Amino acid sequence: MGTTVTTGVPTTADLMEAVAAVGTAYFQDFASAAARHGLTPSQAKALKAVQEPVPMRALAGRLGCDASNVTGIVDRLESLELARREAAASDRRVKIVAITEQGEEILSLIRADMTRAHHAFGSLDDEQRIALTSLCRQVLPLLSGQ
Amino acid sequence: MGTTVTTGVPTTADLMEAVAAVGTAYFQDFASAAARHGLTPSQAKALKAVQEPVPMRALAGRLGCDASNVTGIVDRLESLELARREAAASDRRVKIVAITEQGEEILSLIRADMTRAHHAFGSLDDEQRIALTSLCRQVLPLLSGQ
DNA sequence: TATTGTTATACTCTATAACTATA
DNA sequence: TATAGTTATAGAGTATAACAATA
Repeated sequence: MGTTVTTGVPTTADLMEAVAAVGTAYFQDFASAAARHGLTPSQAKALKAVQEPVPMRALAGRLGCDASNVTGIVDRLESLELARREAAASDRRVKIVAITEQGEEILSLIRADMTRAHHAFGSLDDEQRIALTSLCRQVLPLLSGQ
Repeated sequence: MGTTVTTGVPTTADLMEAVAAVGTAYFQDFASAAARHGLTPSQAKALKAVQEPVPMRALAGRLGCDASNVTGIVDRLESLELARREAAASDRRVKIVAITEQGEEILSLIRADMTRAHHAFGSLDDEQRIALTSLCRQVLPLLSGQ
């Protein structure tokens, strides 16, 4: 236990462990890149989620957190001038969050700064890229609930 | 943008997006399962990390956070009787964190409760399992810094 | 002197509940 | 009455800096 040789076909538990390890390393790289640009992981994640304008409520859904949290996160992004709230035409209750040009720039820089991820995924050849994408496509709908 | 058809070979950016989506969905399933058993994601992650006894300092390394945070996290696990601090024989400064039997039980329940992950990864056939494991093995060392 | 774990502090994230302004 | 966003509150995670005990 802990030092599994895994000679045969991996069990479901083995796969979960492997994916968890890759996911953890990926998000640490993401968090580091975001921090280098003065953002917390949640702020960077929110910025990524408002590349297309999104109502506050829908943003909460995308971030998988309560709507009350989004107020503070967007407040901080707005004070950094990385996003802004706009009025919705159809319903005066809703506010739509949109990324600013500065926000798009920071987002590009963060993505470019994920050097480990670039190194890791850049190492895959065409066949491996196709295989990985196909596996993700099969697994994702089941993992995220259809 | 956003609705990419991806007919050809996926770019590195495509791969990063796919892996991020799978990682996010996986950790949401993990967080839900942990919450059903009264644990925060950090507490569950820490519990997973102390299956073999680990000094406080090393635990901080495994969790990727500052050593000062670990005090509080282990305090809470200890108050729930899921982990305990033990004295180290060699160095009287260090405290070693070990999981309790109750902790191991909760950990098993959490793993079993990750129903979406079981469903998703359980759907893969032998060939796909081997391919996914191999891709993770290639990518992980580059992603986590050798 | 250097290291281990802790404490103090400040900020962020998070959920719950209650509020307001619309619908 | 129902919904969108906010506020108030409380608990938890996080980093920084300073500290006691030990090496």
